[in-house]
Amino acid sequence: MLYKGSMVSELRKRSDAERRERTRLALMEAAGKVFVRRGYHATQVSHIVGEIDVGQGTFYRHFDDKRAIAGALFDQFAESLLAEFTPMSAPLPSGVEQYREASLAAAARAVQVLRSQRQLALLFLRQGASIDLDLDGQLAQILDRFVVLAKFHLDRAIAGGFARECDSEIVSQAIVGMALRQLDLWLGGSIDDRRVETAARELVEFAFRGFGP
Amino acid sequence: MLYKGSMVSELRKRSDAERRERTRLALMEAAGKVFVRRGYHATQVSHIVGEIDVGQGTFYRHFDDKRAIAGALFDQFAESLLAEFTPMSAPLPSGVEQYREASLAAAARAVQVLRSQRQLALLFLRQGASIDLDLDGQLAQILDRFVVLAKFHLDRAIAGGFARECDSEIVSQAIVGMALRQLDLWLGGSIDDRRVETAARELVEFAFRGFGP
Amino acid sequence: MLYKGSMVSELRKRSDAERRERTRLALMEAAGKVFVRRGYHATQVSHIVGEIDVGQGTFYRHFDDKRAIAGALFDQFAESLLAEFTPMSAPLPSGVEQYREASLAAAARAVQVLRSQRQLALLFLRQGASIDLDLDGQLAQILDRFVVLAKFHLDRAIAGGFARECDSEIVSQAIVGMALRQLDLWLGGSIDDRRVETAARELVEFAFRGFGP
Amino acid sequence: MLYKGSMVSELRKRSDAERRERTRLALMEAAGKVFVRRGYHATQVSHIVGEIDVGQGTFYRHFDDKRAIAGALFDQFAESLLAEFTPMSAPLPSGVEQYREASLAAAARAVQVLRSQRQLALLFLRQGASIDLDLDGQLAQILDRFVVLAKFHLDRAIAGGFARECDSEIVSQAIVGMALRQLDLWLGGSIDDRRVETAARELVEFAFRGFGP
DNA sequence: TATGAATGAGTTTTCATTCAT
DNA sequence: GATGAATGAAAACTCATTCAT
Repeated sequence: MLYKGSMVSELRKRSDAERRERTRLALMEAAGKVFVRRGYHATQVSHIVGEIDVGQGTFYRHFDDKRAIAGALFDQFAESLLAEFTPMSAPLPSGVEQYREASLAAAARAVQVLRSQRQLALLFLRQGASIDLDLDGQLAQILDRFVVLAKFHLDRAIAGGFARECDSEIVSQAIVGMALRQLDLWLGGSIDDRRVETAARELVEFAFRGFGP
Repeated sequence: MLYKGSMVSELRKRSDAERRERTRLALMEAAGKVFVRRGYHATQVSHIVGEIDVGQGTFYRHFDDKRAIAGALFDQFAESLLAEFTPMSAPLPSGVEQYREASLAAAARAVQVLRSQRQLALLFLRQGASIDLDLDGQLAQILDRFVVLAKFHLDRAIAGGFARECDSEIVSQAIVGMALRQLDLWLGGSIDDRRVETAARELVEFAFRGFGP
Repeated sequence: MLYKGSMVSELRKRSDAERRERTRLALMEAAGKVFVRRGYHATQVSHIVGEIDVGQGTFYRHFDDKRAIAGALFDQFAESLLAEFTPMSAPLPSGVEQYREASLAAAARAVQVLRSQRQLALLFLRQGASIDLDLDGQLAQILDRFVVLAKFHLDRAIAGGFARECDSEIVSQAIVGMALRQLDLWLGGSIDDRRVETAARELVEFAFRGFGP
Repeated sequence: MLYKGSMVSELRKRSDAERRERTRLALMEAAGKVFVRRGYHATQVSHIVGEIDVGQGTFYRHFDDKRAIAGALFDQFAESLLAEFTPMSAPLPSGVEQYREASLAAAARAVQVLRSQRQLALLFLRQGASIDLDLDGQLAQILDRFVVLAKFHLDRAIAGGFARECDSEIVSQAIVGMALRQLDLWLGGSIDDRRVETAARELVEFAFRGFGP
């Protein structure tokens, strides 16, 4: 076995692997686009491969079926989302103002993350529940994480005396609900992208004070 | 020139029409059940007709396809929902307390309506968007009606001085959002049916005061 | 048993039978229309009964199926056609001129008969062969009758010396062929109804002289 | 932005295209056979694919439905027919004898073409009109071409003085009619294949001289 | 007897998946 | 490994025919 030959084959192997990975990513991107455009259920494997002019067979070399590529997309989305929110903000706020600022900061961060994942976010927000019981459950879990996070902070605030006594579970769910609704409008295009930050501030304000006088 | 055979008794005509209507309603009821049980997309026409033991052909005499029966169900649902909320509460509240009470009353009413439509409500809340772009749009319109309703009242309250100045559009959307989230939990079974009223009260409280101290 | 009652029931019976016959005829007429309009194969029983606003079931009280009503129509058509042509013109022509006149007379008679059966004639001329092997055969038989008739006269003429020697079988077929083609154009609407007689004369002339000088 | 995976060899592409074309042709051939054997209307897609043992799906990858494959067959037939008759015989005949010979030559050519297309010819001659209003129209157009062709030559002959004055439109139609009738008998099996040429001669003779003495 | 709602066997049609090239 | 033609199981859909009213 010649040295040179071996090197070439080494190179070849790498480039093959890279090409393969590139195809996989291209398929996922295409799937995301098509899912958003036509809806998950109306999308056929042929639509996905047609989007990037790749053979039907190629799809099946990379994914088991349509459900699998949706799952892969979801995993990617969930990972990037949780990566951002798992490292809980180290110093807990101690005072209404600090809490308010922390909330705003969290919202800003969320907006940023979602902005870069628009397509996937929209896909799963709107259609996630209808894809699969399994995926529905995973989605619910993610939302639950946010509820838990909100509740954790809210309970702190109540304990610290800078939030009023309330059913923190329900209120946390409410907060997540209003955020989701806003998200839906934003990603769905009903809200101008530049007004998102303002809206976030308004929501935080509303959460802290309600609309009462 | 049309030939007209011997007249048929009015009686016969009526009984035929009634039978037809009964079958149609039975199909819709069956479809609702099956959609809820298996999900819209996993449901086949054969499942629906199997549910009430009518022929496959019967289905197609009444509806063009699966989409059509879902549309009919939605229309029925939307109608009963709007019927309840269109006759706007005659005397507008004039004061924070009255407003709060009116809100609670509205929530109670909504709960009542939805309780009797549990299945359909859940179906459309969870899967509506995934059925069809068209149905998705209709769904969005309904939600929008509630946003408009909320905003109408909120603007009144602000003008009357018993609600603080705020972006009433965003806040109204937020209110609808928190209601939807609660609904989802409730209809999905995460919340005990008997606690719904309490939750409603908590939400109203939250909307008026926020969680601030 | 009262005399009067019996008489009434007698009358009743007759009117029932008449009504029944009327319905049957109306169905046949309707079928003829729809067959011509949509083609035999594209016609559904529901189209036929829809044409005269009669119940589906009624159709089956009168005819076994779609094929049966087509058969009845054909029988009616064939009968009226043959009735006209079976009583062979008593005195055989004896001379070219007489023969020519007899041909013209026969053509005129055919035109008259067909004019009153336009619809059916068109139907069977165009679609007869495609309905059924059986009906195709019946149709072929009718045409054959005309060929035989033509050949009979032609052979006579040849024997009598006022037609040239020729393959009378082939020539007779040719005569029937040209007549059919003309018929198709006429009934199909390509030829003005008022020019049919002229065309008939032209054809007879052509048959006798050819187009040679 | 389209992603394009690794290029496929030209070779592969060609072999795929060839395979596809082969399948398409096989389907058309099978359809022709089955249509002739069972009749167009009695033929099901399953019969066609069964004839050559390909999957039902394969059919639908190549044709929209049964009507489409019949249309393709017709186009193919019409093309091969017109290809033979469009290049109008260069030197126009100038004299009765030449005209007669040209006619015989044309008939011989037609017989030759049709002999090699027997099945399709019979199919469309007998059932074409019943397939579809559209196909019926196309069929009529083809016949019209022949009428036009005949009329062109006849008009020439009249102008040249070697055909008598007559309504050339009607006579041309008649010529086509007699040819069609002969065709029907021939292809349908009523006439021995070997006698076709004789019959053609007889028809030409008849057209030139009629049966008059 | 007439009716038209219901029926379901029989076709068409789709599309995820396989597999020869 | 990539490809896209072929596949066929499974679903949708049709419509002649039955049958309760």
